[in-house]
Amino acid sequence: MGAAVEESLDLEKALKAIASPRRLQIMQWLQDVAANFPAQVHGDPVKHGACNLFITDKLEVSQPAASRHMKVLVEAGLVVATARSGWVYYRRNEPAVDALKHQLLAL
Amino acid sequence: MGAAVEESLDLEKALKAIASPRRLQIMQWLQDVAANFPAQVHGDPVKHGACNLFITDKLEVSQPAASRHMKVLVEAGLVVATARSGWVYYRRNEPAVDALKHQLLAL
DNA sequence: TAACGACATAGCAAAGTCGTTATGGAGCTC
DNA sequence: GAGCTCCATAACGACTTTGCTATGTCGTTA
Repeated sequence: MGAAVEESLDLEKALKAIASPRRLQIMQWLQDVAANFPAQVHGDPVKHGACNLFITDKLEVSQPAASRHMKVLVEAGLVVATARSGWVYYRRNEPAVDALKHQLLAL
Repeated sequence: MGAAVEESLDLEKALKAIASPRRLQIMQWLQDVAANFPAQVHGDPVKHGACNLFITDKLEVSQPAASRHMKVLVEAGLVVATARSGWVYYRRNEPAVDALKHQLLAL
C-alpha cells in the first residue's frame, strides 16, 4: 500500500470494525491512554499508544483474540500500530476517525 | 431545544444494522424516496416511505432477503414501518438517525 | 368464494465472526 | 547460547449472517 490517505476511508470496513462491542470499547479506551492503561516503561502513552498486553488484560480475552481485534481496527485505518523493541503500541488514527464521522453525518 | 429526543438507541444494534452494504444503501435511498423509487399509488413517499417491493427490486435480491434487511433496520430503530392496505412502507426514523450520529461524534 | 398480489416466516446451506489453544518469530537479559 | 516475554498466525469449533426456495397470512378484486 502507499502513503496513508485518510480520504480513501473504506466506510463499510470502518463501520464493521466499530460495530463490535469489544472494538468500540478499545476505541474509547484509546481516547485517553494515560487514564485507561497502566504506566508504560518503553512507550509514550500519547505518542505511541497502548501495548497489546494492556489491551488484552482490559478486554479480558485471550492475547490472540485481542491481537486480531487490533488487526481489524488497523486494517480499517482507525488505529495505527507502532512496533518498538518487542512491544507493539496502538493509537487512534484521529484523521481517519474524523473522516468516518464526517461520512456518517451524511448518512 | 429542538426535537433532540434522547431515545433508547442501542448503539451496537444500530451500528451492526448499518455495517452492511445493502442496509447502508437502503438508508441512503430512503433519504429521498421520491427521487430513488418509482411513483407509488397507495402511499405518500414522504409521509410513509417506500414499499418493500421497490426496495427488493433496487437491491436485486429476493423478496424475503429484502424483507429481513428491513426488519433489521426496524429493530435497530433506524426505520419505521407503516402497514397500509396490504403494503408495508418504510421510512427513515430521523430522530434515531440523529441520535446515532450524536453518539458517534463522541467516539 | 376463488384468485391474486404483497409481505413475513420457516428451513436450509455457504460464508463470515469470534472465542479458544498451540505454535513460532523477534528482541531482551543473563 | 539459553531462557524469557511480547506479539502474530494457524487451526479448530460454536455461533451468526445472508443468500436462496417454499409456504403461509392478509387484504383486495373479480
